[in-house]
Amino acid sequence: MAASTTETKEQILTVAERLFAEHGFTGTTLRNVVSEARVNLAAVHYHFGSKEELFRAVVARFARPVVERELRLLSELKSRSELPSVEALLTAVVQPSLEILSEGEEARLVRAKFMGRCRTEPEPIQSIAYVEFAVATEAFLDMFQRVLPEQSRSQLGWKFDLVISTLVRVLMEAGKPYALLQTTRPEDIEAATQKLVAFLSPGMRS
Amino acid sequence: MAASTTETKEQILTVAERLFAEHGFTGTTLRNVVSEARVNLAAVHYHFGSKEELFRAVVARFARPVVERELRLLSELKSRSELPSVEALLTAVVQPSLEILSEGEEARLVRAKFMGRCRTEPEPIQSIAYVEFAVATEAFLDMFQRVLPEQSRSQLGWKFDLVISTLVRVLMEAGKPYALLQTTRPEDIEAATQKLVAFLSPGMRS
DNA sequence: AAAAAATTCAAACGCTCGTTTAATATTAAA
DNA sequence: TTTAATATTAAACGAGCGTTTGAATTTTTT
Repeated sequence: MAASTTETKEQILTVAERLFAEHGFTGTTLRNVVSEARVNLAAVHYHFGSKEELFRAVVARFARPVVERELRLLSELKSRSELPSVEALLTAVVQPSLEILSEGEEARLVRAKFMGRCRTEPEPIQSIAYVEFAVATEAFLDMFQRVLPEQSRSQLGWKFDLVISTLVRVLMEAGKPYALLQTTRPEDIEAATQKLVAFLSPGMRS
Repeated sequence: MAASTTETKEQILTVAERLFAEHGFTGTTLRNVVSEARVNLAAVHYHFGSKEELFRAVVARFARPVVERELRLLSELKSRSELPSVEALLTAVVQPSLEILSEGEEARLVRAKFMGRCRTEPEPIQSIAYVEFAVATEAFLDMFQRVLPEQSRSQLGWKFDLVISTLVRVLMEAGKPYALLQTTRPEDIEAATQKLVAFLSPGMRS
């Protein structure tokens, strides 16, 4: 192979993640991507096949570790003898996404924004990310049903959807003035997680 | 004039509102708009000047009545002797937006979705709607500061931002299965308003 | 009814898009 | 070291984009 194929692919993925996050799917052009990534235009189709497949690859790269961590936290809660509190369950929902802000070195805010952007893209792009998170979403909803058995499934459905939408908003606004999350320091992320859980918990119970 | 200029302009605005709502700004083409509106391509530039100005016009048409109603409800609350409850204040925030779903005849869900889409567009498009709502946003924040004086301005800032993001999500999901708002019947809108306020109120106080 | 203004229209402009091609260069296997 | 597989490259493809033009048409004013 020429010049470690991984390098070119990762370069494209990283630049694409940033541009998709800032300008959305239709607002991002492959020529912008390859220009900033310093690779040839045809490299995108060689490595990924199409613009949409590139988007899929970006989603998969960041979503899988998050979903994995979500499911791990959830199974920890399940393994205990007593049912978790609403607070503990909500923490398992929001913590993995917020903690990606403390990983890696530079593209942390960009990654958060991309995750938020996925949820606000017009169809059929939005579905690409939805599918990646679907398993975790269902698992969390099942657990909420057990923790709050007096509420109907449809009620928990829209409430959980609103929880995710606030999480997404926090991710998209991260770093801006007046945002809940100002820096990517671990202690600030921990504090923001607690504040967000405190903001949402009574609503889930209501 | 030929064929009542108002008719052509309104036709363009209505179709553009739907396509912008469904496909976003960059995902909507003027050729799609004029094709569905059954008007000539050049009519858009004759009446509006550019694609971005068309978007501005769509925003202005739906936002102004909403902002007007928001400010009216707010000044009603101000005119009373005692300070309003968090619930009353939140109702003034969400009710005007939700009630546009009961006006007009057909494009109600579309209008709700467009309002949601405005908030999720990449810059610089998002700012267009932000500016329209800025006055109301500031006025509400000032009132929250009076109602909840023990909370800092920055705290109220991100909380109010999350309130709006849930409202926007409710609008975008309206009509879908499991959504908070299933129909556009006035009694359902009233019920959804109360549920949303109940969901958000304790979080605002927390 | 004539003149002026406002609106519609078909056609084209220059440009950028995602994608494809086929030749070239690099690396790995034999 | 030859052969085969992998990767990069420059160039082009057709299609679609927002925008502009100038003539034709309709409406309003005189």
